[in-house]
Amino acid sequence: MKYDFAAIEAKWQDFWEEHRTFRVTDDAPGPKLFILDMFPYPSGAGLHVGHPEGYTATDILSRYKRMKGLSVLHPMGWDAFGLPAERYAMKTNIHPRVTTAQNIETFRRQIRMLGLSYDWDREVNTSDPAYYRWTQWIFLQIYNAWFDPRARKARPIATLEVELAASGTVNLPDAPTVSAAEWKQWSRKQRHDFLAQFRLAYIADVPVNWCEALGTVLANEEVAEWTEKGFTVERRPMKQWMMRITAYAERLLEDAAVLDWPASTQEQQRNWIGRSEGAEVRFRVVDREEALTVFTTRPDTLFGATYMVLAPEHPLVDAMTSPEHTEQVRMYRASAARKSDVERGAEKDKTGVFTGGYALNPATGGRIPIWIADYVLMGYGTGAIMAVPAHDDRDMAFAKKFDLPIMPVVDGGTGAPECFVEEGTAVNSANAEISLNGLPTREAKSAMIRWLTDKGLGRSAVQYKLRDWLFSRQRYWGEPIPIIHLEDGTLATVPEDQLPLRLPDLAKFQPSGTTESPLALATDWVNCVDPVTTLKGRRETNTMPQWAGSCWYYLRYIDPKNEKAFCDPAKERHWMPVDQYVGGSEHAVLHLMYARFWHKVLNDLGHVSTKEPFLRLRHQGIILGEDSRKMSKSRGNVVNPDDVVKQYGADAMRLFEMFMGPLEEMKPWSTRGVEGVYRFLNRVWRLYVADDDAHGLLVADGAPGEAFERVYHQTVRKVTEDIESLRFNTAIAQMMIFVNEATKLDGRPRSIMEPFVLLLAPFAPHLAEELWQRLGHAETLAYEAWPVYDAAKAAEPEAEIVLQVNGKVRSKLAVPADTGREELERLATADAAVRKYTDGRKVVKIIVVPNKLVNIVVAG
RNA sequence: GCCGAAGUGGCGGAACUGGUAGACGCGCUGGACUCAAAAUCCAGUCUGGCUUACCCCAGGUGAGGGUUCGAGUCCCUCCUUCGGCACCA
Repeated sequence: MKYDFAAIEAKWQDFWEEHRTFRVTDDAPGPKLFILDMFPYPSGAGLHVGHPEGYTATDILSRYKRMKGLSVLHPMGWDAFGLPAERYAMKTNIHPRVTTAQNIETFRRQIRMLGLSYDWDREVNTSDPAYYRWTQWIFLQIYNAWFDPRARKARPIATLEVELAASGTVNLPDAPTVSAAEWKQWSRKQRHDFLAQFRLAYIADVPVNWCEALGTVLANEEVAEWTEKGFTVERRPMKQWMMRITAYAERLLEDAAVLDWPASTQEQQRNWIGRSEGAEVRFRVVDREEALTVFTTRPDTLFGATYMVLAPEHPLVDAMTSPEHTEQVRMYRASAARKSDVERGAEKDKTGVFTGGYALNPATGGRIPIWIADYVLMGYGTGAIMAVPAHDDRDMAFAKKFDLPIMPVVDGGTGAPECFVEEGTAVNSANAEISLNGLPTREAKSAMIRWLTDKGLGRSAVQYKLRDWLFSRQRYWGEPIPIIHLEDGTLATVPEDQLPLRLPDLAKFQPSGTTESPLALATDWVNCVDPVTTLKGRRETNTMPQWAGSCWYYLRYIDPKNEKAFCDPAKERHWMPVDQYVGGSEHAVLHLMYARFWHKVLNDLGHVSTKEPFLRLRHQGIILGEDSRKMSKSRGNVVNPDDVVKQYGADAMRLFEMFMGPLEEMKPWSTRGVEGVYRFLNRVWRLYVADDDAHGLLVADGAPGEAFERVYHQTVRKVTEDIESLRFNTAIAQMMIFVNEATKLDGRPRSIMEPFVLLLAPFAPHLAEELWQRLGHAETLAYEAWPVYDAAKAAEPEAEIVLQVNGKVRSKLAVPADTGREELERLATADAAVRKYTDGRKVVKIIVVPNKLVNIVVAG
């Protein structure tokens, strides 16, 4: 009988579904293991060949671990809110819910077709009201929390209210001053407004990246993606929901260190957070009360600060500007405001104007001019810098263009490069009170910070590049933000027992025409009354970004049907953290950063038990087209999984994707390669099943030969070790070696051929189940014990010893394994081929590596 | 420009803590089976040389140095590719 993959695969997919083979209960025996895939956005295009790569990897691991006796949580779901469905709805007026449901149907069918062992009882869908109810609930937890800098963690906002009533802001660092007495006298609105500045979710009037064509704002992180696609993004100030992720900068950085994540991903997260140490320095301004505070990483160069620059948006620009410069400052600010951050960054040529104001360099006492320029960004540090042109490239470029003074204060010891930005020795840096001269940069920094601190002119400081997360989107197809804007200007939350706040149905999905989302057009939905205050109000019309649903989906898998909580605490403690997470490296920053942030807030508030959600992370590499270029419709090199499965079967598809090369590497598709593994599966089939039905099974009872037994034990060892370290390509190579050996044999002993099926099962589960059944087993092999190897039987009895003379191979020798050093040396020196090179020469040294080689070093 | 990862046959890729470079697969060549083809099976396949005894010799893991008895593996310099960041003071 021939290998009929189509019939076999359909049969076992039905079997697994019918028997719910891969369902895992919370009290399942064995240690828990949580193996997670990044869930897909169900696009209209269906699954592409990149998806099965990661999914097969986790599937192999899951199947293997089940056979090792672990209880494996391995779920799948849908990241189902998103812009493509909404854009499609704009064109067709078909509700995104409808297209999303269809797309999910396709994805589910395709994933099922690959024989992936998910527990479908745990499927989640982020656009399902029963799911987004809890996304909204988590939003409210975040909204109703503040970051207590003393505890370095989030606490309920109520704790802040208690503290304010008791002691005002006396004990709160960096907070506007309010006494307990004042607080108690304040109105509801005053208290509301004051608390708003502490909440982890807050509304701010910020310059956003507005995309007219999409009718929405984009997060800074998303701008590049859309501009690459040809959309234009402009800056405009808008009221937006923000999340205070910056409060977690330090913890996101610290806690990452213990994670087993790819180095490049760790690095990207570190860069994104962008921590830098330095100092804040206050500069007095000539003839004015206000002072300017700057952040610098090089306080040691303060003596070299010859001018200052403010960001055009800096609030003190007007105060610094003298009457005769007002017009040029106004014009410069106007032109800067029109430019997007991207445009600003693209222009390398420095622009700026003088304000007419002067500050005093606190170290030299000298008058230095104050400029504004858009190379200084309002969003970083204090939005103002001290410019040290001698030791900063940007300041140097600016100083040269506008003919500003340059004062070297660091000696690099290597002549006099135009602009020396590295560390060196301080020079020209002394006043009546302090001298840095002669100090290396590191010491000069701390000496300067000490002096500034003593004089009350500055302090050491840490800055982060990380910005707060722009959370709202002007879209329909996302989670409604459960907030009501009341007529008195305060915000109310939708009560928890009224969640989910459902999306209203709309007839059309076009942008509202204003900067509001299409939800603004649903007037019945928008206008409401707050049940608590009975004030009239308008619902928030912005929705959440697509990241929201994926920030916590792993938690919902643990308890997907719970209507009382987002996840039962006991179940959470049992299953968390995720032991292995696999997904694309395109999520190295955004998804993984946002999810970690939410997780930490939930952890602080006592809702989850671990500091970090994902312990071990791997990325699957991108699969290129057969021409080694990125797959794209326009190049016509896209491979459709449906076609591959139809022609070669799911097992061949899975096996090929794993055999192509290391999981994390980028690699090209190869139809020939698929045929290769397909041939391998046929060879496996024919090892067990005769072409002609009359002969039945080809396995026989009886003891295996020693050599075959050895290959088998070596195969068990290699496959086991390779699965553990996710090196599937070499595991498959070893199984091919085994099959090549088995093919040569006349009689194939059942005692070996049977457990080999189990080794193959994680990789080619349909074929393995079929063979297992034909071998006489009534049950699925999914929970059969994983084969163990015998190290003694796997060991080679003979070792081939390489005989070298001066490092060159001159002969080889077969000896019993573990032959002693003396014996090896004796055999080597006596070897005829070796003696051709050693006779008549002086032996300097003999290196013996047991079971490996003997190297004879001769003089001359 | 800065940071990170990586460069191995005609191709995808193996090679544990420094110890026979090229496992396994693809492709190719030859053979068996067949009227023939497909499928399958067997053998060969880094390059050059010499013999034609697949015996031996020389070279070979992006380039050039170095450490070592011995380097794909460790160190230095450079080149290339991919990924990320890009006026972050």
